[in-house]
Amino acid sequence: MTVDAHLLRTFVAVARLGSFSAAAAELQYTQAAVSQQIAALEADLKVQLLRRRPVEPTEAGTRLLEHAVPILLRMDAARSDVIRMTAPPAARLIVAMTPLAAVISPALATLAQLRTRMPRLDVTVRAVSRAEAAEATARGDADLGLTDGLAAPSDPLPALAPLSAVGVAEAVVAVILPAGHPLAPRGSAGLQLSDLADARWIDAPGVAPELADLRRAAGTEGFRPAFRYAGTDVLTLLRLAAEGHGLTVAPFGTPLPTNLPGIAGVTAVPVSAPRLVHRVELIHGTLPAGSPAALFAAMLA
Amino acid sequence: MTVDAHLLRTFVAVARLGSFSAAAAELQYTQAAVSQQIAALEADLKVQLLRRRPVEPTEAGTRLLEHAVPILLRMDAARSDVIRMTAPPAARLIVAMTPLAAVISPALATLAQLRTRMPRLDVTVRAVSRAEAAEATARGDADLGLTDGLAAPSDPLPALAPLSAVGVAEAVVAVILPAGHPLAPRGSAGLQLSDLADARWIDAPGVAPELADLRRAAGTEGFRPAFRYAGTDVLTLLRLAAEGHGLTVAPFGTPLPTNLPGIAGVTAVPVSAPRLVHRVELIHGTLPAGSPAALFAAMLA
DNA sequence: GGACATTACGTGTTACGTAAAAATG
DNA sequence: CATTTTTACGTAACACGTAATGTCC
Repeated sequence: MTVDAHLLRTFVAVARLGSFSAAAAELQYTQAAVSQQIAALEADLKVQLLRRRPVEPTEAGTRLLEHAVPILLRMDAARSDVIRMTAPPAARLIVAMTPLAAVISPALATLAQLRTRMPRLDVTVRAVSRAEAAEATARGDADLGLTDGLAAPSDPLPALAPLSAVGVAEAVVAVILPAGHPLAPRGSAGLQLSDLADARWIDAPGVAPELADLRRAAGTEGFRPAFRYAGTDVLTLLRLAAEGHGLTVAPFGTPLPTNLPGIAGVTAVPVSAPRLVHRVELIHGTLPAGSPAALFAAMLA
Repeated sequence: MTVDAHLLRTFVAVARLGSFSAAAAELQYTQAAVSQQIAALEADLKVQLLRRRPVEPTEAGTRLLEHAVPILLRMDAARSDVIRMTAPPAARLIVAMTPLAAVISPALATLAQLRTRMPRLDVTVRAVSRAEAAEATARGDADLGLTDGLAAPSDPLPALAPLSAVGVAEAVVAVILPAGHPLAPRGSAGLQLSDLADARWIDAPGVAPELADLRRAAGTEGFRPAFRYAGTDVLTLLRLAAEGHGLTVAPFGTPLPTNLPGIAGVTAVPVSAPRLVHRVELIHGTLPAGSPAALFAAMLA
């Protein structure tokens, strides 16, 4: 009655990478093995899960993905959770942070306070993409995750199944505009999010909020990417915006290093989007009482 | 990196049954196989999960159980969810109901309405224990589940990972007292839940709300079971209460068949327990639009 | 034709059952 | 001493790799 978790994992990899061979490389299998695994899964469920060439999930496959991802996340969480019980209490803290979360949340300042209270604590901050944060925390590669993203103000925090999420900061959404951009003058005059749907956007899943969230909030098909930045560097993203490659959003209040070459003149203009805020969330599994991670979480909340 | 779901399933069975051999019988394995599976799991996680003789989970095992149960539930849900996508739209409705939910919720009346609107619909109501309801719904053995239980009034509905839960009825908690019970006269005079902590209680996990919930709400160690009823029959439970075997709770408003022999004289006295209500919840997975299940859920909400 | 997925086939691992031993209450 | 779990061992299934075949841009 159980679906083999192993098969689920390769299915997720294939779906994510859009390729059997790429998934095989990532998972250290041969293509043939991956092909057989997918075939086995499809045979087990008696449904086609992937369309080939191009490789993309069918409707049933999409549905399965919605289950598989949280299941695998939770399996990782279960393992690290149980194993951690035997491990000696760590005098170590690893925080996985999304770049914007690091910039705009009080986390780094709080971390400094923590270090004065626990001077010998071994602290590591790992920069991760939004997608990696939950995974790293679930796997136990990080004790805590700190992510940023767009959400409806009234949205409950996302139920990351095994993980808890607590909001630590919220900000108005702002658009980053290059110097002299025609929209810049409207400034605080209440720029509407929907006005920007047809602009050229930068898709930067590693750093910026998801364009899909903008679409959802605006209820349009706009916000189409004209440029894709695959990195995780805030300065690079700002530079791209400054050079006019496209628009991007950031939490209003993000400090802009306008004294840097190529970034000068960039402005962040708050956007009127009643159904949208930028929120920073702290995610974590079970925090051993008295652990540095628990202390840090308490200080941040 | 994944723990074998197969091993998880037998681990859960062993923990639940408190026996390797019993689990083997249930899962159609030999004892030896179960022993090896548990050994494999413990070796994989490098932690002892079960103490033997008597067989009970260690601390790490308990932690693993907290993950394993939802994981397996979700795996079942994933399978039935995906498979259902290929199946033809069912002209069939299976509802898994907890006994008290059937008695006090408007569900059966609503079901009657539904049948007048869809006369040819094949309807089945399955009586289940509280524990079975979610499982049956997740597996797809039932289209909908209807459970009752105690909750804090402000409690969010429990996040059953893959399943949605929506409250359909709430009632004050009442104690069932036999005729002439000394507490009966206090009647509406505001009986306190905490007054009853030291009484003798009937533990009837198949029918009555969990005593553990009472303990949690009262913040005491009381509400200790003096009698255990393993069945799922409301009348039997009432009879036991009437005969003075112990106390039990029920939602205030539960119709009492006081004209039946052995039950006459029983009264339900509302209990003042500010942090506690009896709530009936409808649980379901993805409901295909237009399906009988979706229609029923809409009528009930 | 080239990149990519599928099928065929051989092999090593593993996961089970049978049976015997150990352990515990 | 009886019950229950563990260990030993043989076998059968299976999951993977290699290699050949098929298929789509």
